[in-house]
Amino acid sequence: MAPRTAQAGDDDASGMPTEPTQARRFGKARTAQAHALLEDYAELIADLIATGGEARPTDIARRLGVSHATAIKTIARLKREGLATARPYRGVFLTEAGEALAQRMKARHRIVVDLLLRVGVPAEAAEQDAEGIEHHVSDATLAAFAAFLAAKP
Amino acid sequence: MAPRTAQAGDDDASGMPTEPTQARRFGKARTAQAHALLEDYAELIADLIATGGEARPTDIARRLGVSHATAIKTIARLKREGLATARPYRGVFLTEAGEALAQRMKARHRIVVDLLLRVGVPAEAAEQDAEGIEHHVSDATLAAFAAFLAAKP
DNA sequence: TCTAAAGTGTAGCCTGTGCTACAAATCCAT
DNA sequence: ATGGATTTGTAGCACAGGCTACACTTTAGA
Repeated sequence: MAPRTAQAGDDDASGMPTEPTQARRFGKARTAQAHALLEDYAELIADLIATGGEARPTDIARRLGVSHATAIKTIARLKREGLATARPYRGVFLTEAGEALAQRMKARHRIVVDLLLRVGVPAEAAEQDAEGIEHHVSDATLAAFAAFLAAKP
Repeated sequence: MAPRTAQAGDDDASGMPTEPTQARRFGKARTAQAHALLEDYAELIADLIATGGEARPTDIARRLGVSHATAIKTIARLKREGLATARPYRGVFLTEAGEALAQRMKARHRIVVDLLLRVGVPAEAAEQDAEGIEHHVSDATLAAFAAFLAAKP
């Protein structure tokens, strides 16, 4: 095994992460958070289209518990980011990128909920907490969750 | 002109939460997120004071990876919320409420990291993801995590 | 000591995400 | 077919949380 110098993830003797490491972690958490809302919208729009044939701003707003104005403003951001399209008064649609994001989030959500249930979290808390947790689960962590679930069925 | 198909609110049997339930979940996730930054600051300030005797805005900023101006602005918010006090050019201190919050977050962080490690998440990913996840772990979920860790040592 | 570097604080700007209020478009029932 | 209800869209506000730029205080070294 090659000797290793300090690198990402190293904590010092007191258990505290090194300064640049911690800064990077917080930065990534901020980035994850910045995308959380778009992920929620994409997933919800996909669900609405799948179950009802269309996704209307008012439906989206009701589901998310925000005003329709807020929903419309965020839909505009989805469009700017290339995740959705919308024709005035005719509903919202996902682009390929938006659809892919929605499917990723849907799978992620299910795995997170299943993992929480598996370790003994009550169902209601699992659903609630997964809503916030899923946006912070990296691919590595998701893979570990999936492996854990597969290993102990 | 597409005929109107299903109306809003027609939640089906396909496993989707009812509309008010989902709205409440999203709302709680938003609330949790709104407190996340204050929690991070409180925990970090407690760590800095514990290990270095004082918490300076510039140190806080470096640790979090933001500009010192941003840190100072957030410290002002901590003061408004009754979590911290500060004397100009003399560092930041936690109130009792702030100290209690910091200790809660510290314990929460450790349990989340341990849980992630226990289910097989790589150490680096566990530390990174815990930074975002910990703010969305409810008391019920935290208790379940602790029980899981205690049950299978 | 006294000046330069470092740290601290303030001001002003941007974006994101929420809101209410109002205007325009669409839908539906009479 | 048309008018009222609903939906959609727009405008404007607030606040959080980023930033840079600049001014002031403290600290430390020559």
